[in-house]
Amino acid sequence: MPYRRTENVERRLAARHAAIVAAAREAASEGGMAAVQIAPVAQRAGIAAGTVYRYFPGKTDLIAAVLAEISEREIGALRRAAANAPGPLSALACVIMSFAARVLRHRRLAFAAIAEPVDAALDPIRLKFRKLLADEFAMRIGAAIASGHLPRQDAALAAVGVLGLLVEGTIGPLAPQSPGRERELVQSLALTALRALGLPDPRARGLVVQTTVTAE
Amino acid sequence: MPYRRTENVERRLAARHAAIVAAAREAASEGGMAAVQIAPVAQRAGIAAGTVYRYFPGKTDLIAAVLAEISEREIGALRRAAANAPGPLSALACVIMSFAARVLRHRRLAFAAIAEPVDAALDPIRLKFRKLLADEFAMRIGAAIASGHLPRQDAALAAVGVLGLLVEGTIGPLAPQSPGRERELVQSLALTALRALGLPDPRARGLVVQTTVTAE
DNA sequence: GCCCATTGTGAATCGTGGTTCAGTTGTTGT
DNA sequence: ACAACAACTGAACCACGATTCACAATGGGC
Repeated sequence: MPYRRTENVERRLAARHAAIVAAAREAASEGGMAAVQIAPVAQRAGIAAGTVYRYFPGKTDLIAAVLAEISEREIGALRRAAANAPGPLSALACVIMSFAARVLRHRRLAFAAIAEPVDAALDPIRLKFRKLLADEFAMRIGAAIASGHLPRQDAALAAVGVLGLLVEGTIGPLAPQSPGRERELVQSLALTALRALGLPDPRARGLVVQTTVTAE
Repeated sequence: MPYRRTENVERRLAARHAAIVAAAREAASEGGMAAVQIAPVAQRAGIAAGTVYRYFPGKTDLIAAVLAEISEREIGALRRAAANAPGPLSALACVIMSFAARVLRHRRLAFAAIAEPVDAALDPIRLKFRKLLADEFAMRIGAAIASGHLPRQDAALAAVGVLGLLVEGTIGPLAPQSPGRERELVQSLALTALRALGLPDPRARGLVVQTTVTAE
């Protein structure tokens, strides 16, 4: 029995795995999904190109790992943001505003993860991420409807629409590029999103102002 | 002077040019932008691959031509839809609803033209199209604000958000796929969009119902 | 130190699809 | 009919980037 995976080796392997994923994520943050190429990622991770294939069957799986990581972190963040809200409507506002704020803080990466075009083989993976996000929104919207804070409507469809509104308004190609004005942008978009869900203008405005601090 | 471009030739050249663009558009309608490849497009147009380059310097220019054609047709349709509306708010509703309805009628092509990932070289071209659409929305929103039908707000940003809402709700990956339910979907999305702009729920509902026929 | 399984290497391979170009075909004017 | 030129052809070329693989290096057990 001349070889055994020592704990030491195990650790090194895990570290490399993580390093590769991190390198890929960084590449995506800097140059979008198109910049996630095997050779550059490998170099950034300090290994040879071939080595990547010791850790991932193919590029698709690598990107899937990156998306899974992002997905977990972001969904978690949204849940935590909603957790300390006093009620369903407030929780919804928190989710909307922290989503917008977080996307704005990592524009390129968010664009890569959510919207940027990729190989068709990756569509199912990205779909999963989008679905998780939409479901999170839909759940909060459903709760607000159930508690009578919003008019009856198809929560799933509304969630998809709000997602589109926020994404387009933050990282879409026509989104305003105004460094320093992020807070206003988030407030504007949140106001619009809440109104879209049927909240009357004055109530929505109040909720946005009141939520601003919590969501940051 | 042994050769001159006869009217006959001129016509044939123009016809071929159009045939190539049409072939490219059809390819996009069927298989998305990825299906717009020189060889297949040429075959569909009944010519050799090399001939395409007698008409377009490169693939980018071909796609630009396709987008320009779509752009002109769609913007024109939106303007006509708004033209016979009785007032600014009604015109806005018309634009919103016919945009949604038209996108739904040509999902794949619309997706290819608006949202599908493409080579970075095409980004400016697509951006132009999106900007035209957003400007059309922004103009109508601005008019409705000016006439006091909508609360004061950044019309350009609102337009971008509404565009995102409608696109995501119609051809986004999570959009409901329900053949035969298009009318309900358009109404739902229009209601949501109008509310997003600050129109109170009851008024928005009335406007949507009243606009449904006009927009079709 | 020595053997062996595992891991790492990176140049070569492969597939894809846009682009080129030498040769062929078609059209015009005399 | 023929010269002169434009348009068409499609096989060959090329760039790009993922993937492979024969070989080298490393770590573990004895």
